[in-house]
Amino acid sequence: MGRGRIPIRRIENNTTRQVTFSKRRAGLLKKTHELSVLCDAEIGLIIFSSTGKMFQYCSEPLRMEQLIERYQRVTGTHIVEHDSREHFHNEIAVLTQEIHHVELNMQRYLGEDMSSLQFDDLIKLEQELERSVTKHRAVLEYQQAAMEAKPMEHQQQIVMDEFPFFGDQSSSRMLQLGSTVTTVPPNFHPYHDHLQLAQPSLRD
Amino acid sequence: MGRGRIPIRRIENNTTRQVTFSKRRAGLLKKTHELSVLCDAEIGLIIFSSTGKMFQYCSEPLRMEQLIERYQRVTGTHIVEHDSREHFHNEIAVLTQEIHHVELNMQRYLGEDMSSLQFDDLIKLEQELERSVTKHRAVLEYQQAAMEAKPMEHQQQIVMDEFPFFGDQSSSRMLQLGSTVTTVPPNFHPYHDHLQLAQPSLRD
DNA sequence: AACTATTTATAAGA
DNA sequence: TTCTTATAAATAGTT
Repeated sequence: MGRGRIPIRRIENNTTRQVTFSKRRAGLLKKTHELSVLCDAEIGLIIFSSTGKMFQYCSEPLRMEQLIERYQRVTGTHIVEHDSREHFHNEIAVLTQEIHHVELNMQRYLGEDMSSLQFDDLIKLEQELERSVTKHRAVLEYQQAAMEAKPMEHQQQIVMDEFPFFGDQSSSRMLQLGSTVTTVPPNFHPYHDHLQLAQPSLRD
Repeated sequence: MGRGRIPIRRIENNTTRQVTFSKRRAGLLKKTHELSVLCDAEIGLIIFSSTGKMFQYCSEPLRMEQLIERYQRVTGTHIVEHDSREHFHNEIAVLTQEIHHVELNMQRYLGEDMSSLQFDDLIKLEQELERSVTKHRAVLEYQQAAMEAKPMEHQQQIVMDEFPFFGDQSSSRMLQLGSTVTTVPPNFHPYHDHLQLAQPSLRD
């Protein structure tokens, strides 16, 4: 969409990434609103930019908190207090396994047909592996921060440019988690991790 | 986008609405994923169709629960237990005021220049007013249900068609809230209600 | 912030 | 539902 397609991977150029973020964020919020209105759906959207700014949309008539409540009821999850030890330990277990998975893939990657790889490819591979590790470290740090943090102070600004439903809330003291996260090659990504498996159903 | 533009208001034809929902939902999920990857953003998206089906997307490396936690920390809100009396009473107050607002608008609507309205317009107006009331009643019922409900049983099905990140969770026993909700004329909508004002900041 | 050349998304129809 | 296609929108690269 635009003068030439771009691959769906992290935009490396900082300026370009920011500009794209602004444009696409606006587009996404608009489309979210349109879907909710056209099709009578309840939709909640939460966006954290890599700099920690937050944007959100929530369809009428519910408010975000209510939508989240509903989400929790459906999935059976409870967003427990920030300092839930159990949650934290669970996460460590999951991540440890993921890291192990990445390491296995790394070996496989490095082991087979190294001769056919160009030097540039090797550099890229190296960077990707590093990012993968950084990613997991980031999650752990995030978890830790979440455990320790008290609700942070945050500012608020209202942005009502093109579209009447845009809420913009920024927090200058957010963890800058996102900036260390990026994509890795397909075989490094355990895609199934994206499926948010629900808890076993409960009888009422 | 397509053969002719359509106004952004609830699609009345049931079949058309469903088809549009499927198509636009797919598009929205795709765009959400693209934004998160391209711009290194953390994004959570929760969709409830009017029939109660749930769809969600959450960007890596966090999971939806973590994103919600972060959201709560930034906004200072706590999604308290389902049975929070305080939350419930607050909501009633807000809604009571909204209903009052709607009634005022109704009077204004009916009072001015009735003669110029076509019969069809009157019918439509009537329906819109009815929906507005239904909407608010729905929220109250939803709140009440939320207070009383235990986590419901729910099924799960995995949908991985065009796009690898689609999670589809359905609950056949969801409240069918959405089907009673729809758009009302611009002057009936207190747009500012969409701005999710954050709590006053807390010092740490 | 604007401006377009292009790519995408999608409404309608099959 | 799925596919097709004419059109409307979104947006990447530029200014």
